[in-house]
Amino acid sequence: MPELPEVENLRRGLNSRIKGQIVKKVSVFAPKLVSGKGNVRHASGAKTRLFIRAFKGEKIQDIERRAKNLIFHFQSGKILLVHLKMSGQFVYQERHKNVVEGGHPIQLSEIKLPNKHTRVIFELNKGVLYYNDTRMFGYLLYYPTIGTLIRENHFHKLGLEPFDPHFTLKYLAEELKKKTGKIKTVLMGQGIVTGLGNIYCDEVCFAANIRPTRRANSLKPNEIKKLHLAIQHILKRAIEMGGSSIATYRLADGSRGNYAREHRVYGKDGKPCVICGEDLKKIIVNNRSTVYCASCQV
DNA sequence: GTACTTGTTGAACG
DNA sequence: TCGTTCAACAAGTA
Repeated sequence: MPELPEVENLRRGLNSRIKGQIVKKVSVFAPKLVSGKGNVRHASGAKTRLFIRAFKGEKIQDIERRAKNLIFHFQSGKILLVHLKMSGQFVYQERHKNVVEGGHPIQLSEIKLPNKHTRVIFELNKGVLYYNDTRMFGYLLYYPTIGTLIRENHFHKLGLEPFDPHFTLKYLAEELKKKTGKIKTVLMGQGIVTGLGNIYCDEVCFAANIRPTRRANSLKPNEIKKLHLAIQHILKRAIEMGGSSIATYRLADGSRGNYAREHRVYGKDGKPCVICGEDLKKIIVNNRSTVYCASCQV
């Protein structure tokens, strides 16, 4: 699953390879992905045709990231907004050269392009950019201007980026005070700080010795301090690991992400806690599997 | 075949 | 009106 670090590294990889290129042709094989966001989307022929037409001949100026969204800026001011959700993936192939991929990991044997999960193809002047998505939860949306995107999307509901200077201990404490929901649910909501998915929520709660079921407004000052530190430390570390796995990904070596090795609770239910040795417990919070140590996390 | 997994969000709920 | 809870989306894996 693409986590924030993977999206960030994908952004860097794409910027270094496709910035400045011209879109020659767009092909859409899954119309619903370009027809709107949300869980009730219907394929629209008109929207698909508009999407295909919109980017033809456009020059890619820059690719930006906001939370886990990728924002492609074109020289004309047009915008392509992409969210990979759970299984989205970009693979860029330059003729006779390496392949750069990011998002959902792929096996070496799967590098046949296009393949059955290829949903959108952008033919550029130097190579081809494939958007693959097995589960088709992701989306690619066209906006005529950045202003349209900001008005029509819910970016205003997103919290701060974890490394934004405004994401301070004071800010976190004040925001958590307003929330009565479980701390894991609140962190996953993206409304206070972005980038924490199911995996990192568990890891962050473990690092801060806070049980994921604790009510957000019940956290004590020293717990919030540990939480704030854990969020920045763990995401920073994950970005470094993502940087070491995805940005350097080559067809020849096939190296995979390394950050999974550092998981201390996620996916380890029943195994001994690395701190106290007690068996980790698994529960459901926010409709998501949640692993924690009943001894270390209070 | 069945259960489970994922990020986000619209709908339901209180 | 608003905050919180919850199911839906798709398809692969165990």
